[in-house]
Amino acid sequence: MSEAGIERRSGVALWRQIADQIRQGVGAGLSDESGRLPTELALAERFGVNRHTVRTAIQALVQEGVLRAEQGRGTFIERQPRLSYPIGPRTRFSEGLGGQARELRGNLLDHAYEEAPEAVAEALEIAPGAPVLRLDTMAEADGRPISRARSYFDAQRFRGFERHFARTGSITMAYRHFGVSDYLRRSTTISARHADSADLEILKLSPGAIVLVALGLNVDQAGRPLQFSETRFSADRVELQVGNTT
Amino acid sequence: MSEAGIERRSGVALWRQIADQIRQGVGAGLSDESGRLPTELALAERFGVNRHTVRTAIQALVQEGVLRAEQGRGTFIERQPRLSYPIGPRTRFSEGLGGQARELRGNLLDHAYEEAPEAVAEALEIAPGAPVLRLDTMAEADGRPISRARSYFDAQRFRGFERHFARTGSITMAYRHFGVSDYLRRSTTISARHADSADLEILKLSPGAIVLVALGLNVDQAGRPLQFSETRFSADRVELQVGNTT
DNA sequence: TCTAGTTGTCTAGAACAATAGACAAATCTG
DNA sequence: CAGATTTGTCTATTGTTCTAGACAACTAGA
Repeated sequence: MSEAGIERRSGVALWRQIADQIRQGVGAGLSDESGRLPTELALAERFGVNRHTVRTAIQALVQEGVLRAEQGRGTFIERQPRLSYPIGPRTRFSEGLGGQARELRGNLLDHAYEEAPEAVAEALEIAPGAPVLRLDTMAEADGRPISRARSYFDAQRFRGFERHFARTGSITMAYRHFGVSDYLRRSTTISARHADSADLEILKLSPGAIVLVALGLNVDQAGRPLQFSETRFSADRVELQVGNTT
Repeated sequence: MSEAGIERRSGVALWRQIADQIRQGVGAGLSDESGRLPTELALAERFGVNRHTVRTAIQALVQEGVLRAEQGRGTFIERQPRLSYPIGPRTRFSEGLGGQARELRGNLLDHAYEEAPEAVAEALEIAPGAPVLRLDTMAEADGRPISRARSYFDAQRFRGFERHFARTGSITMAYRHFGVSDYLRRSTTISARHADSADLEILKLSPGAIVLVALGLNVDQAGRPLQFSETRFSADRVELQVGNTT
């Protein structure tokens, strides 16, 4: 389904196009079993560019942690398969990735009490401008940044939520302190875009990287909105799974 | 959550980054009610670049049909909001976009009877190497390419499927000829990546564009696998909707 | 009609990307 | 060890992108 097509004068540097293709090819059969990439010269011929251009692409991928170059030996793939993140009525971060990573951690980056922007107020079914708690978080699996999120809560109902989250690192746990023993994911809207500069910094991505953007609304058992959030996943590290697996 | 962040020396030309941001901003509140973009000079200051760089970006978007520039008046948005594509147990292309576009069409690009690749065989629960029908299709809404898909069917059960699809332009209709009156989407796996050259050509995208990739498995009422497919959506034109809207 | 504000066009130079060639340094094989 | 293969570093040149400034062409409002 893919092809080694390189466009000149397209506004995207050749080395970046090649880097993107190699990054993709790492999943498919670009390398042999040993995880060894073709030589720089072979890649240069294949893409129809100079060896130095290929080198620039490889250096960028080494920087990203996708490849590892060894002088005299060759260039090798640093295997790190995508985590599969399930999305459904019972979407929960910590349980979702269970078993796929050894260490999962949610970190609180920032929080503030603010007036609800229009879209937030509508989703939470409160008045525009009503006070909301904004929570900026990020999550790591085995030390690799996986996602960052901005969540909004009704401030009247959840004042002090951030302290409970910071202590436990879990949204589910923090809810308990407010009498919410269970909740459901009512809807999720998924799109994708290029990472912005904050994404690059927080998720440790390189320019041009892609993020999956999931807008989600959680509701309590009575169907009342609890939390409206935008989560950004590094598209290189995560895929989203809708429905059961099998 | 987004920011006017422009990365220099990133391998992506400034004009292209700016074009991407403007294309995105067209959905959000980059323009006032009248659909008029800020002036070239204002945009140049906002992004911290020269006016000519902004002009290059705008020209690319005019070419794409996203903007329209009028000398002496300003630059205006050619409104085309993202289509929202619902994903759930009853995912069907034609119904999913109902109401959001006037004209929907599915086109058959190519088909062939082949031996099942490993991943396909596993998904369809048939023997590796067993004969399968591969169907390459693309879909347009109001003349704009929306998605392309590669689907696999068990050749023993669905021989001749491609003729019924080509005639009706509908998977659902084609199933009827094989006694399948209803089917369910068992699972969908969503990821995102840069468009490859075939994507660029078929979906009429510009280099560096993003595609949402959905791997889906349809099953019949008895739970037997019917169809395994990979669909690629232009991320600029489509978002995926999981769960109900309200 | 005049003026202010906007997009369109041109020229020239600076910064960056890509090519080309040569050779060093490390690794593996025989 | 000798030779072949591969990645690493350096220099020089060419082509593309970005900046800078000036002015033309068009529009809208006073």
